[in-house]
Order: sequence, then structure tokens, then C-alpha cells
Amino acid sequence: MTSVLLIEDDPLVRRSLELALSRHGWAVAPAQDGEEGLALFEQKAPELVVLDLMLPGIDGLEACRRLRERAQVPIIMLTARGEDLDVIGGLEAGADDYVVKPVQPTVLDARIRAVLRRAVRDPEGIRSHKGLLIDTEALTITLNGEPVSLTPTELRLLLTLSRAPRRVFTREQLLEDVWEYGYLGDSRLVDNAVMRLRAKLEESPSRPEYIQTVRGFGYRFGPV
Amino acid sequence: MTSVLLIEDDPLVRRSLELALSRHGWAVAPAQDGEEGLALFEQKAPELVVLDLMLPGIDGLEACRRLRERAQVPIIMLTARGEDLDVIGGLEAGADDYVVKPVQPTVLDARIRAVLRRAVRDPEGIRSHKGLLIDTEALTITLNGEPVSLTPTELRLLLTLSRAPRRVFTREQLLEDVWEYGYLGDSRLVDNAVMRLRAKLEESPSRPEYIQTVRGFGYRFGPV
DNA sequence: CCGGAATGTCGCAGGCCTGTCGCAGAAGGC
DNA sequence: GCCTTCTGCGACAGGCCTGCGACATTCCGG
Repeated sequence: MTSVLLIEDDPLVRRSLELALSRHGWAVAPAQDGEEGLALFEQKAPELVVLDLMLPGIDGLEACRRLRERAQVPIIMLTARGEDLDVIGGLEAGADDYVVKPVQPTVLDARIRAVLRRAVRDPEGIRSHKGLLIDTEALTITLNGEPVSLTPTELRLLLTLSRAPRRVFTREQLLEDVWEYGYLGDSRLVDNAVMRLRAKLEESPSRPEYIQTVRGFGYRFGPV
Repeated sequence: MTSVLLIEDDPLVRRSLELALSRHGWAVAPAQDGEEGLALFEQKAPELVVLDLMLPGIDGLEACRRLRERAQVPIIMLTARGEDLDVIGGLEAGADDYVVKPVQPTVLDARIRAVLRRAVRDPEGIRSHKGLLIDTEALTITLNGEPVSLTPTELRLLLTLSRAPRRVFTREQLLEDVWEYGYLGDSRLVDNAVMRLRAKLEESPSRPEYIQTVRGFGYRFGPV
């Protein structure tokens, strides 16, 4: 059974979420503040943490950061309606998902599943192909031992492609994933971005080692 | 049960990963340094090796190289956060995957599965018939181990036909599926495309193995 | 065996797809 | 506010498809 650490100070909310989540099949470890949460984390080694943003003592952000230092555990942040979203957005503590309270147990359950699925399918860490190392945590790229500096777009493009090596992405998929929000522009954008990325990665862009063109379909990262 | 060789010097980490991995269904052989690891490799012939980068004596890179000399076994390298990526990349020891410590057992389990899947070429999204392999994700075609390069139309045609092996597709159906946008042209187009595809796949196009003509009806992919 | 219909084969020219470049506006750092 | 960098966009060129027509070949019924 998958174990979930729930850190929430309000006893009522904590108890009700605990009950609801265990009914959904999770082994819930409840904690009432950051300190207890961190201690329980050590003890139980849960697969996921649900974390209230506003906590007495060590607050949610701080707890999140400390958890992150320690392990790559996925974190879902609970925020009260109206809590400053800017703060949340700016924090580099980096939760995997945010849920606004009050939250329906069914919804939380779905989010937990989603986050876990993402974490397993798309694990943080280092992806590699030939001389190319992609650290998806530090967001650094190394080519044959030399660090490579990429622009944001180039980086997002490379991350997207390398998430599923060998799989072909159409220009439309890439526009959606890399440029986000159903970008309406010319799909020639993608060609351009690929060209710029190749210029930095490939020794001879006409014989690309990392990013292949699949004529009539799109692009692919990885071995042929 | 698939056997995994775990080479890790820290007793705590080794023990906990060993437990976790065996809970996930792997037969774990633990070793505490490179020498023991290499010896155990001979003895157990594991399907995969999880290898710490920093080891006393023979270090991870050296161990990786020696394992590689000896066998094609897939290797997952464990690296501590912040260990110099340049070092890893510069020495092309060539692990199949890199995982940053501390690592969640679930994640490591997922990576092991991923690497094994890649290594065994698990037929996920792969259609095959006789010597012909069709990877519907990477959009690569392999004929008796040799990659075949197809044009977009040829590829779409083959994908469509192979989606339903043995089923007969009429020229009209193919025009709709492969050429899309309710193409109005000559249905001889299909004959042409089939011919070109056969030229690349069939040894003797007059006695086709993969794409059969059904006189008066259309074409069919697969065994007769 | 014969004729017609269906299918196989070939060559070619127009056109589509992609690679590449330059530029100007936008965004961001100092 | 200035300067650098990035990015969206248009344009152009070249190479590879592809659609088409013409002809050869095969198949089938009579």
C-alpha cells in the first residue's frame, strides 16, 4: 500500500482528510506541524507528501524545502483560498502540485494519483544519450564533459523531446508542450528552434546525432 | 525473477535499497565495493547492475568499464547530488541511466524497469511480421535487422495496413486514411504507393511477403 | 486461345517539406 | 535607460516526394 504523509495543523481537516484518503486506499501518516512532519518522514519514508502551506513553527514552504533537500519525494501543497499566489509562484521550493482548500477528497485522491504517475513516468534525474547529459533537476546540459548553455526555449524543447527518447513528436505536440497554451503560430517556429538547438548540440547538424527529423511527421530525440 | 546486482559501499543505503528492491520483486545481490561487485557479477550473472559512482578501491567508473568489457549488461549509475557531471560525461564510461541520490525506491524501480525494457526491446508499440519490425512510436522500420527508410506516404500506408493485419483495405479506404482530406484523385495512386513500398520491403515484389494484392478489392498486410 | 479489365512498372516535372539566414521587436539584466 | 540576448517571422533555396500519364504485364471469363 502506498504511503502518504499528511501535514496539516487544523485537527478537523487533518482527521477528515486522513479518513477519506485511507478509504481511497492510501496508508496515511498524519502530522500536525512541520517538525512532526519531518520526523515522520524519516520514519515512514512515504511515497508522497501532502503539505499545508500555513503551519505553526516551520511553515509549509520551509518544510517543503527541507523535504526536497532530503529526497525527491513528490509534494502536493494545500493552500487556503486567497493565500498569496505570488508567493507560491515565486517559491523555488517547488511543490509538484497545488490544491486549494477546501478540497474534496475525491479531487485530492485524483491529484495524488496524477502526481505519482508523473513522478514514476517522468522521474527527475539525469537523462543521457551519447555524450549528452541532461540533468532535469539542476537543468544543466553537458556535452562531452563541456557545459552547454541553452536558452529557455531550447531547454524546454530538449527536455520535452528527451522525456520520451525515440518517440516522434509532431510539430503540433511540440508547440503545445514547449510553447504551451495552444500556441497558434506558424509551425515553422519548431523548425527554427530545432535548428538553433542543433547548432549547439550537433557536430554536423546535417547529420544530427541527437535530434532527428522524421520527414512528414516531426522530430525525435535519441538513437535511431 | 530478475536478478539485480547492487554495488554500494554505504551499508545503510545498500541495505535499504536491497530491501526496497526485493519488495519490488527483484532478486538483489548486494556488494560493498567494486571488487566484490565484479566477482559477484561472474557468479550471479545478473540482468542489470546498479552501481554507485563513488566506491572504495575500484571506483564506479572503472567498475562500469570493466563490466562493459565483459558483457552487455545494462548499468544504472548512482550519483550523489552535486557530483561533478563533467567528470561523468567526460569519461565515457557509458552507463545506461543515471540516478541522483538520495533516490526513492519507487523511482529506482521505475528506472530499472525502463532500462530493462529498453535493453530487451520490449515490444511496446511494436508490430512485427516475419523480419519486419514497425515501431509505431519512434516511427522506425526494421527489416531483418536493417533499418529501412520510408517516405511519409509509404510510412502512413504501412502504418494503416499494419494496424489491422490480414484485413483487406479497399483503395478508397486507403485514399481516405493515408491521403486524408477526401482525396479525389485517381485510385491508381494507391497502386503506385504500394509498388514503391514493396520495392523497399519485398525481396521479390512479384511474390510479396508483406503486402498482398486482393484482386478486385484492394490490399492486405500480413500472412495469407 | 482471346479480349478486356485490373494491376505492375517506369520516368518526369512540379511542388511540398525542411534547412538556413537575417531582421526587428520583445524581454531581461545591469 | 541602455545594451545584450532571445524569439518570432518571413523569405529563399535545395532536395526529395509524389502525382500523373503511359506502357507492360498478369489475371480471368468466355
